[in-house]
Amino acid sequence: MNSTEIEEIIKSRFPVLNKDSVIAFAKFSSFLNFKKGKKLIYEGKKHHSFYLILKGSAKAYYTKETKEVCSWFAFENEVIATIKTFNGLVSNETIMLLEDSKLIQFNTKSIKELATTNLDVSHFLNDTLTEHAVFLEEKLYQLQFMSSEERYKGLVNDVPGILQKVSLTDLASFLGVSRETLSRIRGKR
Amino acid sequence: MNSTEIEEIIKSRFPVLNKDSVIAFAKFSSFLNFKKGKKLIYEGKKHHSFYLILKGSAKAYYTKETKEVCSWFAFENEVIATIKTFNGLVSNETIMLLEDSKLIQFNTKSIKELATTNLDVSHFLNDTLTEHAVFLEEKLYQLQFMSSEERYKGLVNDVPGILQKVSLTDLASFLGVSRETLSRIRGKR
DNA sequence: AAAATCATTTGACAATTGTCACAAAATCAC
DNA sequence: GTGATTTTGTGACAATTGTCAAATGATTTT
Repeated sequence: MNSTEIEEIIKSRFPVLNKDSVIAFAKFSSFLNFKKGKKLIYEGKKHHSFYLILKGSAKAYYTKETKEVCSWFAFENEVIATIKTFNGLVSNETIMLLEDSKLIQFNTKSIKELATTNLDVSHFLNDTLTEHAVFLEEKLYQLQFMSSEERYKGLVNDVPGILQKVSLTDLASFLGVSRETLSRIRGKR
Repeated sequence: MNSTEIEEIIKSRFPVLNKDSVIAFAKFSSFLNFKKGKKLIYEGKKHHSFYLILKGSAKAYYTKETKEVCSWFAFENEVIATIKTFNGLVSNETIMLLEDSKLIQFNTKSIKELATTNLDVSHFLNDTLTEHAVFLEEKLYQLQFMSSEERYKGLVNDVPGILQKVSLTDLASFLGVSRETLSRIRGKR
């Protein structure tokens, strides 16, 4: 994939960026092809990249002792990043590909530097952060007000195909219930 | 309070803003004094302001049927806003003052317009959004990994004085447990 | 294809928490 | 201060969910 193609993708996915910003953005980007199971970000480490999924999917999870809890999933056309690593801090989650995937990798530091002088890029960060905050608020709302059964049904409805890509174990932890409880929710119909 | 004083407060609270931005910012700001119980933002309505608390405190809550769940509390020197109203949408939470408070009110639309041309202001929004996202992620993490007792103790430790300002009913819903369960957690010592 | 590994389901039981009803304590209004 | 209202605490019980163990089903490896 050459840099013109990357520019095209950036342009269509991030319409807030104007022509010059797209070109600047693309300078710090590269195309990557990874196998299922590849970890893009490790809990406990600092990282200098974020990603856009062109094809494939990923999960983010926290661990505590032996317990593993998924915090989100990402699919085609979605941005993969963590707030912590984006701000130069140690990540508290791991990000792993759920299948062989094609990605565009961006250099965090360079894009952030770009944002200090480039309004478009700063607006891009704003939009992305807003999206993320809305996602988190919605998730909290659902945890407070919806039963685990409603959350399950809502998710399957909102993200068609999720059952094909994500294991029920991961799905259960994402929904905030044990594997067994999810199994029982699915059982009654 | 005159506009120079407001400028001083904005300058010290939002160091990311340079001198000119502070002055521009202050143009869309005003000082307010409200009584306890005043609602700054109503669930189901659009609003055109966000606030900085100079003195006092506030809570944000969702309602569903008769159930009321606090999503956050804000104290001195903190910003009060909701993502939804900030983006011109109907709010899904209500914000109410917990005591007589002194606030600075900002006009959302004007500040957003300022951000389209002013890099500093755009960075200010970035910082504020990042802070908010970190807060939400931390809250989700605690809900997944910590017992309600640990969450209670952690909160009391992190926010000294919260027990004096917030009712136990609100605190319980914020922690994600029933009033009675919180009462029992507090009981055992 | 058999063996091995991994994911999911199911059962039995325990632990946690919610709900309802009411009592006690604190706060507010007059 | 007194009564009324609101907030908090407690008990009894039910409902939900987690945990552990084992069985079944699916997938991968050899």
